[in-house]
Amino acid sequence: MEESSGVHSEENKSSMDKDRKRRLKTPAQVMALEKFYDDHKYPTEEMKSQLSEQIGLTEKQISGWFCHRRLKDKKLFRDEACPSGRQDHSGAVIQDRGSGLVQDSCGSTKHGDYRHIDPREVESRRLYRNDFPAADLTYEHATHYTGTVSGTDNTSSESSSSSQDRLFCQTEDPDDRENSRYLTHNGVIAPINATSEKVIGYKPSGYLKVKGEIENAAVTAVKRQLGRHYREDGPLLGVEFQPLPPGAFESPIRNTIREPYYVGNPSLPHSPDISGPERQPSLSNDLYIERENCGSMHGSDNQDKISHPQFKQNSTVLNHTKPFCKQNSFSDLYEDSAGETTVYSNKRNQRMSGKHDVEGMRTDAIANRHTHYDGKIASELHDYDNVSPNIIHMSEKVKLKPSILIRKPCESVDTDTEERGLSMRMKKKEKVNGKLKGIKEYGNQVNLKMHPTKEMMVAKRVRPDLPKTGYVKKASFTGMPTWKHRSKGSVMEIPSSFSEDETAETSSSLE
DNA sequence: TTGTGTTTTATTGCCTCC
DNA sequence: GGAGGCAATAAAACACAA
Repeated sequence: MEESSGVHSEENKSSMDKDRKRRLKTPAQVMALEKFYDDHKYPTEEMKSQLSEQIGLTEKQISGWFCHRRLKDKKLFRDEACPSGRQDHSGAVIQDRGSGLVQDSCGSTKHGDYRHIDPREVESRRLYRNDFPAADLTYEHATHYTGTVSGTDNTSSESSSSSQDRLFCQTEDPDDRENSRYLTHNGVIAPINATSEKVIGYKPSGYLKVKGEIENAAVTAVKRQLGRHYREDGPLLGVEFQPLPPGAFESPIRNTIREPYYVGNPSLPHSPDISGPERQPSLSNDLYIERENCGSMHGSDNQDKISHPQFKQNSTVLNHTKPFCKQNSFSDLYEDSAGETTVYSNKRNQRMSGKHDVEGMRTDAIANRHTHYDGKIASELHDYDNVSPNIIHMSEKVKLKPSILIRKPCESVDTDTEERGLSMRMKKKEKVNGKLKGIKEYGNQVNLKMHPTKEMMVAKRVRPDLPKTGYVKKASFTGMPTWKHRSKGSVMEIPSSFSEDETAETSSSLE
């Protein structure tokens, strides 16, 4: 039994055909698939092909997996959203896209009326998003949760996963954002501020609204961003206010807008504002933590980025290619794999990884995230030891991508026909924008900043009693196959056999 | 250890679109 | 007609309780 999980992957490709027996995909494979799925619900033929190469599965398997994955999402959404359709998460999901569409009759038909999300929109976002300057993209990370701040309903199906990932790796310097701008798909340059996300349509997914802590973080982030446009003495740049009458305000009002500044200020570990919910360190906190961790883990490298915007421009990608503050390289990640209880070390763990690395991860991605960074990164990282280093190479872009992801309830499929049609169109679109854009970009993207959630390992199977929320499901899997080279047919960085025991071997190879 | 329930994977059939 | 996708189904793998 043991071998089935860890070893089967080796023969996955080779023996899969001859051996009809069902074989579980390795956690690494699953993560890669999930990650890819986050950005491409409907991968093109080429994508599948490359992906199959990457993870050592057949295209058929890939297709099947994606198919089932979509069904899974759909089913989950149906189960959750249909009953009442009023649950927090479901409701959020429903309005997630802000398309103004309401949830249809719950559970109606196979056409997934759950939402009216236009896959094209989603895909297109990804597409044009890919074109965004990295810096811009990075900015997005911080703005994902700002939807609530702006007071607008988030309608974007921003996947919690993606956003979470982004949150994770917010090593970008806030200063960057100052100059960063969003390029809309129309080519319009949207100023970076709270409204920018509107332009792009990226808003925190609905469920985020329920995440008070996150909101808090989002608020902080927005403030920080907005703060860029504020002068030291208050008014927005370019806006002159008449001087207040003397004593107009007895007690000095703290300019919350400027707080963000403080947040970014290395000198201050925590903005007073962000100290909110303990459980959910604010975004800013994350930044700090990350910074701290990065600093401790990787020297001043990260700090440099943070403190020096100029670096950001050049290293935007790098920033993201260094999940977890550069991640310490995969070797580090896998370092402990041998000694630690790896996923493959025991059946249960394996299962866990299979499930929780992927899904469990989602469950508490946000909640747990903070703890991950909280000085436990190193220890927690090896939870992913089963992940192929290749995969771990997490492409930053992925994170940056607008993960449309929230497919869960929010993104589930529209109508079959519609979706299909859209799918086709999406494909075309992708081709237009650069065929393998998505997949190629993944090449750079494997970021293992996946939430090394220990909880995942600890987490048990999701029980019915546990709220299975769509958004939960959508947690991100950061593990992604690495398409080292973005050029088509480029040599993958992935070891010849991804399916091989990803743990020790691959890790060592990386080193 | 066994039984039960859940999840995941594989297969098949049908439908839609080009 | 072929390709791609969805849904249904079966079966394996696994988790958990008794």
